[in-house]
Amino acid sequence: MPTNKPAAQPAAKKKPQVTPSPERRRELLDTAAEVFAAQGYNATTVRKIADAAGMLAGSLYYHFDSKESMLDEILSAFLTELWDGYDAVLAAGLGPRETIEALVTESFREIDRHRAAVAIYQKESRTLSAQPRFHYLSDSQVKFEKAWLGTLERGVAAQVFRADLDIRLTYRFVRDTVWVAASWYRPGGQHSPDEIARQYLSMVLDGIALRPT
Amino acid sequence: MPTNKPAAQPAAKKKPQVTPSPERRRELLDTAAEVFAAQGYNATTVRKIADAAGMLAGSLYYHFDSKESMLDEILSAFLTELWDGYDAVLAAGLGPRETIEALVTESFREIDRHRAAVAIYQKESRTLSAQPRFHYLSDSQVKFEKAWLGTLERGVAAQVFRADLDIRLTYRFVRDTVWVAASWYRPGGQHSPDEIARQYLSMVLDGIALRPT
DNA sequence: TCACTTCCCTAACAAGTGTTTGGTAGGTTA
DNA sequence: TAACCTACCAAACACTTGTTAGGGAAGTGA
Repeated sequence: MPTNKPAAQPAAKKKPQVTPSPERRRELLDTAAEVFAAQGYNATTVRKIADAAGMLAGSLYYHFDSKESMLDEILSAFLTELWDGYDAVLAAGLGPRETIEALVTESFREIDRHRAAVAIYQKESRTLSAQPRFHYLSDSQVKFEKAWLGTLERGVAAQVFRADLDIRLTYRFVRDTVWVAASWYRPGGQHSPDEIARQYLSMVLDGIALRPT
Repeated sequence: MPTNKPAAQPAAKKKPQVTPSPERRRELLDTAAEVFAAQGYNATTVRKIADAAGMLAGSLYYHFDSKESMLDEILSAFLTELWDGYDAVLAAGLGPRETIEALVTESFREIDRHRAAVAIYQKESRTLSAQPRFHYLSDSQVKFEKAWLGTLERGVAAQVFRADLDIRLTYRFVRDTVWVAASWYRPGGQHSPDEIARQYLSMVLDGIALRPT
């Protein structure tokens, strides 16, 4: 991080006297997210983002106060929407199997809508969550694990899921199978998010081996 | 890439008149791989690598001629070993199901031995393979897909695997479930690579849902 | 017309980047 | 002893990085 930060004047937090339009911000964040996802956060220079947006590097700072802020907004906006969906599912009082099905389906829908943000999250969250500013990533991950692991345990107790598997391994298995899809998924492909979810669930729940009838 | 490269003198490729020991190179590559895996290639400075190795940045250039060369050696060494294992499996003439089982088991063993290299590969291969120098990553990926997809198709034809699934989706499913494990796997954990492979195979082949007997 | 706001540009900055060059301590060989 | 080699250090280099300061063009409202 170059340039010396201005020592944080006491009662004068840096509040620029300008008011960028939220719509333009969203536009810029979307292109920034694409570049971040494609090249990786660290390999992405603000000049590349500016290029993709058709402007010069310095101009970005009219809308955002740092490159890190852009990343922050991208990730937190995504997580907020994600949890809106998840919380709705978890509050619906479904059985374990139905909850898993709903969570997986919801996840693929989020991948469809926030492909770039998901890809960034996957690549960078582990290193970012060490930073205090991105601690909410850890919080989210804990909540995430609680929701999925809890559902799996409920399922084992209800004899809906197999009891002979390491539950933690199962959790990671299900979680990863879903979210890595963001690395190859392209919206507008031949499968809709719901169709992908259906097939994934079929594989995860019943396996890919042919059952002797 | 800073500094102007010396214009590539015609008959004088840069061949230093020194002979670093291969053992020391391996040591340094191992620590470099750890740092790359932990921080990401781009976020890793040569000074960080040197720190981890207990020396100064410039000293690395006695052993390697660039940061990129280190990455190159790490990845190509890993892929060479990986394909040694895979080729042996593929040449064994096993049935489709047994081939998949052997490939998955072999993969987890590779993850156990080359955890850092696998993590780097996962994070960076997509962007790297665009560079001519790392084209072998694409080649490997093509060969990889051919081996796995071919085995799955054989299995469907032999009525060992389900025919009602999109085979391409299945391929990505199996591939991803295996390799993302590198992101959380730590050697010396409570499960051996073979045990993890066993449970993973059980999930992938038979599913996590409890079957009514 | 003037004042004001929004949005971008120009031009620079200081720190950090990968890399090179020349030197040197310590060991081995003759 | 001298010559040589290995493995590192010290110090710089050219360039890139995120960021800032000042300015200006175009539009809006009075």
